[in-house]
Amino acid sequence: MYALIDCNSFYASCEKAFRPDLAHHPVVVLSNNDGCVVARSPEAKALGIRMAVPLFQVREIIEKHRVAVFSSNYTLYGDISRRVMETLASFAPAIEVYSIDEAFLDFNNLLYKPDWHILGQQIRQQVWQDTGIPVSVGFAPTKTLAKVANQLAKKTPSLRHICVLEHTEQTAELLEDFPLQQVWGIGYGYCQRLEQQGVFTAGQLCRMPEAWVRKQLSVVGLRTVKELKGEPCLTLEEIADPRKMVITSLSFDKTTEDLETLREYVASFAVRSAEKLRTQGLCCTALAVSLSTNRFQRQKKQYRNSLSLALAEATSYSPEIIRVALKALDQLYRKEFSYKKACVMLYGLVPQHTIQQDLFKSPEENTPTVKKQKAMAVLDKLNEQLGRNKIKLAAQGNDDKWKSRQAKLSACFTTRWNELLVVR
DNA sequence: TCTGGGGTCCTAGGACCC
DNA sequence: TCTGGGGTCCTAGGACCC
Repeated sequence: MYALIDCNSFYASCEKAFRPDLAHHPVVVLSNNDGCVVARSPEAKALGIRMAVPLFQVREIIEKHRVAVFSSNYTLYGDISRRVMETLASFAPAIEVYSIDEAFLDFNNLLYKPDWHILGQQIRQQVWQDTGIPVSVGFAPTKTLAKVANQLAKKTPSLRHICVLEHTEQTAELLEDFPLQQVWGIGYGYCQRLEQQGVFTAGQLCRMPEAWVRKQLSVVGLRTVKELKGEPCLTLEEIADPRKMVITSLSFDKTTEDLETLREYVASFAVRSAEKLRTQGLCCTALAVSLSTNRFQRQKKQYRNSLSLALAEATSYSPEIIRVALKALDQLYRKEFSYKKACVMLYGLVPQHTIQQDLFKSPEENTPTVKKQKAMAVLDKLNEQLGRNKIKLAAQGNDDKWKSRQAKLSACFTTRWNELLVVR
């Protein structure tokens, strides 16, 4: 058996954990830049606030019902997540942390067979006691079915957040009514495609011939279907694969046609990506820059393009990454458009201690890599102590106009001494 | 007025190798 | 008339996830 444990309305629950006054109050959390709703407490869901809806579209509901609104506070959510995972790990021999608010537990090598319902209750209770976060638990013989069980646990009040799918016939029956789009691995695109061919539920999909499934949904989809039928195809991945890319992608406050302004944005995004790289001890060997207009202004001419460039030598040195990113930007730029968004992607990541040096440069031409790394270490340390972007590179420009909007940020209750919760 | 950000995997096609 | 067979690597695009 596998269990999938998923935190209920995770970001909203994190905010509530430190605001007892909001215990039964509707709460929503916004995306970066405060644009869309990305988490809703049960009370907010009940008001009809949909997932991913732009904030301005639900402004009326929010004001009428005095919904509490928060910017996303990833420092807080990351730390609470770590604590939840720590508690979960104590329940099983092996755990896969699947996302910030979800984990699979592997119960396949137990010497005894637990009562799954009781175990589920114990997990819920312990996480609640340790962190104040409510979770739902789904048990099943495959990971995909555990996901199904978890969904049922959340959506069926009588189950009280615990669902066990143990018996094949009972599972098959439940799948008959289970909507395709809620299946893990079947997204919007596949769903449309399958519906056109008369397949609407997970049960119907399971009855299609495997060759047909393979053709429609590729090998990944075939695996999903086999898992739905109870045949395990996915194993627990205890150790996360090394990261393959680092992205900084942000919309601007205002659209701009000005190349100089764009250069400051792109330089800033490059710096941010390089910082992420260094905190993970990595260097990149290639980067890509992309640029786009505002896709919501349909009446205006649209432009989207990206360009990738290889670096001569793996690096995490901000000035070098800026130099190449700006080179890409200059090639992408067309002066007749007004731009809303840019993205800097770093990829071809390698550990910083295995750098292959540039064959065509003499040692004197190159500032030794160690020196660059030391310079960046000093820069990072200063910014950590004094606040992000206190020390900048000139290419980033003078003001922080690129900084994401976070107007309603809560405190970092668990990671900063001066933001500890005060109890009177 | 306003509309998120950060990731992974698979496939097909082209270039190239022996 | 006839034109090999077996590979790898890279890229772009499309799907998915949270």
